[in-house]
Amino acid sequence: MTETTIQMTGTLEPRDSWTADACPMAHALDVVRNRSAFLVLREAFYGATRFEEFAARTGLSEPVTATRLRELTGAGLLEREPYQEPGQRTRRLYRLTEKGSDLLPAIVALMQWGDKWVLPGGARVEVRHHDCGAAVRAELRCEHGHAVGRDELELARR
Amino acid sequence: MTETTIQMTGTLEPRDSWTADACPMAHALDVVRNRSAFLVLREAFYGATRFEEFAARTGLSEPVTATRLRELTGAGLLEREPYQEPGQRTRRLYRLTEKGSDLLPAIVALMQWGDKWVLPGGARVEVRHHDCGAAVRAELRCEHGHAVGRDELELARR
DNA sequence: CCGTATCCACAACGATACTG
DNA sequence: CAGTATCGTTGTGGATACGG
Repeated sequence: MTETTIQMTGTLEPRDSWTADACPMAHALDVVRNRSAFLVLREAFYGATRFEEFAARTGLSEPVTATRLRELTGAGLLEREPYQEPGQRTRRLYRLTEKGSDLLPAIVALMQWGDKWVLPGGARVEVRHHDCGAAVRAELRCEHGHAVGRDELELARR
Repeated sequence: MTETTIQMTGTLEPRDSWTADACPMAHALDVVRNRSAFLVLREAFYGATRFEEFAARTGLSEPVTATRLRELTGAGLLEREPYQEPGQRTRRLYRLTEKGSDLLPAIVALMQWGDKWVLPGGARVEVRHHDCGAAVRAELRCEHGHAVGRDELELARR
């Protein structure tokens, strides 16, 4: 098993390139390909479960909402669960799977980037730790517990 | 200043919805709208600086590469810097700005999600802490230093 | 209430050819 | 080497109307 290690500040030789099918981020973007998929997932994180909730809160049209829900369900990020309240007809609700909720760090990271760099008036959303109320951030940290800055990264492929 | 607090597990009333222009994540996705923009940024993180490097390593066509570089430069995520080696003609290179490199947590989060959920053979990319060699992960952590799990989140808008 | 079917407009992207 | 111009194909998404 060969392994190449590259410092972030360095440059790569062409032979170090990877094609699209070897890049995990490209694969992630193949599943959550478009803006509307992110919006649907955002609302799932916020607790939306029913079709109309997704359509209304994302601002997407119903056809687009239906397509994204179908795709995300097919990709295993959402699951469709039939449930029945006594005396009511059957309903279906969409819930995040573990695969779907595992995207939360990416979504929070995008949110905080938008807060910082795009929205003029500062943060319009806050994510807080339920236990202590402190603000939550997506950050890079190594397994030894060190916070990792941009200049302290090393990239390795194998 | 009104503020609503929602537990992740709960549901939102329709009036709690925000429109697209109030969502920081949607704004982030307006800037990094498409897959190719992420790929270009990925290569910038990996150290690419020249036009041909971006085109070759992302696998994008030259016109698309040129468009993305122009857009990302215009949005302030990359900066174009002319430089001149003695005796050579002027070249231009693209470098990440702070705004651009601030997207690193989101990119690493997408990479590790792809590693875990999409790629069959396990991780094909590793990000490590240069100081200690330990693997780096994008994770949610509150300002008191607690690691924050999926069920310990509270969302607040104001 | 929960979607689907159809249609249309525009954005994204690759291929090819060409310029400073 | 570093792009631009043009073209054709596919993807994305809204509008409208309709069905279970």
